[in-house]
Amino acid sequence: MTSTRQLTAQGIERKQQLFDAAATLFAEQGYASTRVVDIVDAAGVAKGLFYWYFENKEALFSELASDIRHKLRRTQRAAMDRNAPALTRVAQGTIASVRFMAEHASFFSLLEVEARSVADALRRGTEQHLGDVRTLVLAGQADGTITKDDDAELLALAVVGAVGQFSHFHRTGRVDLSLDDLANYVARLVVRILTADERTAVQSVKQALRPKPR
Amino acid sequence: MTSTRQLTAQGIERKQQLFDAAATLFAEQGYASTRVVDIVDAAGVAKGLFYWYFENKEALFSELASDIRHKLRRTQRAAMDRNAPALTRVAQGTIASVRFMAEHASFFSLLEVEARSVADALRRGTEQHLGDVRTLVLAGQADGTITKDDDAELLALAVVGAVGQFSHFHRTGRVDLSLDDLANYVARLVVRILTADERTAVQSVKQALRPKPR
DNA sequence: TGGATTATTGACCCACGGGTCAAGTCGCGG
DNA sequence: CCGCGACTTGACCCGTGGGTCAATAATCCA
Repeated sequence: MTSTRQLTAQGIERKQQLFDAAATLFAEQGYASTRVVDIVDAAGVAKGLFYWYFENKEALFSELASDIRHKLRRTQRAAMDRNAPALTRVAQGTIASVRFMAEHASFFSLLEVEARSVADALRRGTEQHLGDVRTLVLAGQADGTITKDDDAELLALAVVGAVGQFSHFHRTGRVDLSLDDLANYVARLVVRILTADERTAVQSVKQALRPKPR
Repeated sequence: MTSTRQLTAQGIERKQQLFDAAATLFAEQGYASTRVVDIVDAAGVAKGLFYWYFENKEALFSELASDIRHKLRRTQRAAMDRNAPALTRVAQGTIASVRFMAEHASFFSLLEVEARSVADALRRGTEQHLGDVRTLVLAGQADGTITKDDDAELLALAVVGAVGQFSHFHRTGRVDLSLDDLANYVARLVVRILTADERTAVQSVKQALRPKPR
């Protein structure tokens, strides 16, 4: 598929069908074990058509990954209230991330199972998340709510790592908390890691759980 | 290879050669992209011989994985001093794990890149680690050094997760601390997560870094 | 020393799955 | 109603790589 290709309304719809079919199949059986034939079969079209709409299997996956990435990012932003202190915002972002990953569990499971090039595509997501959190940590360190004992970079890694790990544990059934409990626990954990003193910690979690002011 | 096969001294040596060659190649280029031909070439023997010593490619990998798993376990045990309080022992185990994973980085990178069945083999390692830590956490909660605010299971997950994540970050170059600094940071992080109060925390890390009494 | 067992070889087999392509069909603007 | 570009088909191609096998060599041991 060349970048200059002009899609009609029908074309756009067909492409979306393939996209959706692929998403479902990848989620169900992983990237590697989903064959292009499976995708086109699911969409009820011939194999050749796949290559009309997508460069190849991997390109389709890339699109899928960046799609999810953007959705996650949007969710995170929406969850944070602009005026809250940094520590609270980290907690809010954490909760939103855990929820999102749990809701899209089937997608994120791919990440544990796939080939280098695919894994790379997914890694980019973490990179962005990491950047966001680092910024917040720096802000928190500036206003005194986050400990200055550790490097902001390391703290940010700890936060992103905690979110990732617990989402992973949840997916793989190693923790069977309700989604709410899971999200709250991780938020508390994160706050405990970041916190400068006990009082702000407790307060941040409470605040993150309150509906945000409009 | 049947389980009843009788190996001579020569056979044992040859098998080890293949084993070592495979370990190196897997580490260098990953499991999937290492072909059986590559392994036998590296060992300087014919392809058919591989199947004299191993059931198949995956069986070889299983052996490799369980080998490393046992080494890690031994290292962890050796690092913990039997008489120290639980919190200290967790810290000691953590430091040992981070070091071990960093030293065997090439092996542990496989884990990010591989197929389901392979990933499963690796997962078993975590499972064991998790059990060990859980036991320690329970002990710590009993003697008051570890917080009772959270479930032991969850705390154990957090510890194992932290070790795993930071080893991962280190491997992928997202954190460029020296091995010592990395291990210490993770130990501190873990203690901060587990700790019941500030005083014991500081003390535990200090103690974990002291050479252990014989 | 000879028969049994282990060790070794490399050509061969074949399933698998991604990607190609020549030959259409469809629908719309002129 | 013509023609062009978007759309669709499915048979075919082919590299890849795991696994087999029959033949041969090397060792062991009685």
